[in-house]
Amino acid sequence: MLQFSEKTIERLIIYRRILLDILKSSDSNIYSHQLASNAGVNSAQVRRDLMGIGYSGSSKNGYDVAMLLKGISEVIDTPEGEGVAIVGLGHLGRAILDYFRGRRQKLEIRAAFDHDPAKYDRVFHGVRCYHTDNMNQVCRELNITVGIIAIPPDCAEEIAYKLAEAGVTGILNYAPVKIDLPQNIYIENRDMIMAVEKAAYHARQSHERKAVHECIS
Amino acid sequence: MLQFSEKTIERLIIYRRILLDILKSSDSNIYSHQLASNAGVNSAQVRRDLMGIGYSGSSKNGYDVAMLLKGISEVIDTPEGEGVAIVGLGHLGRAILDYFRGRRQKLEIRAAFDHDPAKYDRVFHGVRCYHTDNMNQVCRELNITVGIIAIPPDCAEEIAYKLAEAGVTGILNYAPVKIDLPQNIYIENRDMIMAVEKAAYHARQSHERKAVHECIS
DNA sequence: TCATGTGAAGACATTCACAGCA
DNA sequence: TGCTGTGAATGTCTTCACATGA
Repeated sequence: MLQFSEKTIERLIIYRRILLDILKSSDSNIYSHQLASNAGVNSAQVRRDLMGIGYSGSSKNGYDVAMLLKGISEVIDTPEGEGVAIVGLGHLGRAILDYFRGRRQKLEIRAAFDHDPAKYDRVFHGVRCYHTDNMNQVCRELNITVGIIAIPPDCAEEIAYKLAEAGVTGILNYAPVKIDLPQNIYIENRDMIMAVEKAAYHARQSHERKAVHECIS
Repeated sequence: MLQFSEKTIERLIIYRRILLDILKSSDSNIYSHQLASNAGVNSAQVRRDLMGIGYSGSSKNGYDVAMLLKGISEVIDTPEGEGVAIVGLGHLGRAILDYFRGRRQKLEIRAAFDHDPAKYDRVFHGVRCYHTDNMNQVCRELNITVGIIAIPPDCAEEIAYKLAEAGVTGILNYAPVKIDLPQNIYIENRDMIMAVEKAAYHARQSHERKAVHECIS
């Protein structure tokens, strides 16, 4: 099993999206520098990333878009597809459901969980919502390996443990609280408040840069 | 103006959150290794990050929590505070509004924008929603420098340009589409679908690792 | 003795620059 | 000529390890 770095995986995902667009619209071949400028990276970076997936282009025509897509998908996707569950059908959970609808074939939201009686045992956007207590059983039955935590911070950690017990090995945590899990389980904390704080820091930097420029000129 | 790397800023934000918790609950001093284990990093990393903000601890008592908070906040915050706007009051926009309520003093959501007549000219969670066409005027009046894009991908880019025109210099884009802006404006693309794809990749890796282990043992 | 501050080493990631090929 | 694939150089981030000080 080949190992790709975090950054490389992110870029492969970006490349794939670009290639899917290109496949629909226009050419069947692409050069590293075209892909690079679409993705906002250096062309050597692209070539190095693609080297890793073991598909070679030609110096005449660059890369074959369809073959490249196939190569990237072999790295990123599982042939059988993977099941995803959303925990929490508040605004955030439903937003993710909305964004996701029909966008990826190999990745399917198969269940939602909530403990609100107004939510569970109902179907939202074609996805059935179950009571949180049934997580273990449902996740195993539907073969769910990816969990998205979209609940308030107070019980996020507990839910993460439950997901892990239910066989989930990749978790996305949107609650503004850091969660640690055994190293064999991947968790990405996507703290929305931190993101705003970071953007605010950079916004300020830009303003100060602008002020300095105006001072000089 | 000191420059901090992206990663350092992220960690400073994490440290601050941890320190705020500690300030409330217990001790008034903290050692680098304590802060490190809370943040999930190496203690040398913590000391190096704190070196940068120009506040020194003592080898006897480590760092003074309150002073450290002050030091970090001087780097991250603007004294006057910054204004934030959310574009799009669908599920995602409201989720962010919910998560944010009263969490940060120096960062205030001052406006929302939407073009749905059911949304604009109303108040949500204490935040007034305006028509998207008034963005320029409203942002300038309320001194908004940070924008959050929480709309479907099709018009995300257009909105980003409008925000930039309205004087916003830090943007968070939650739509699953990459947006490029002039380099003086900071934009972070927080693509929710890519995040799931990444988690799915890692979930699969964990499963395969587990399978290998079981095979060996 | 134990923690800080930091030079130096190490690990990783990106980019340059060019050989080789069509 | 203009591309790919890649060694080597550069740049960035993290960690080690130790002098210094209370």
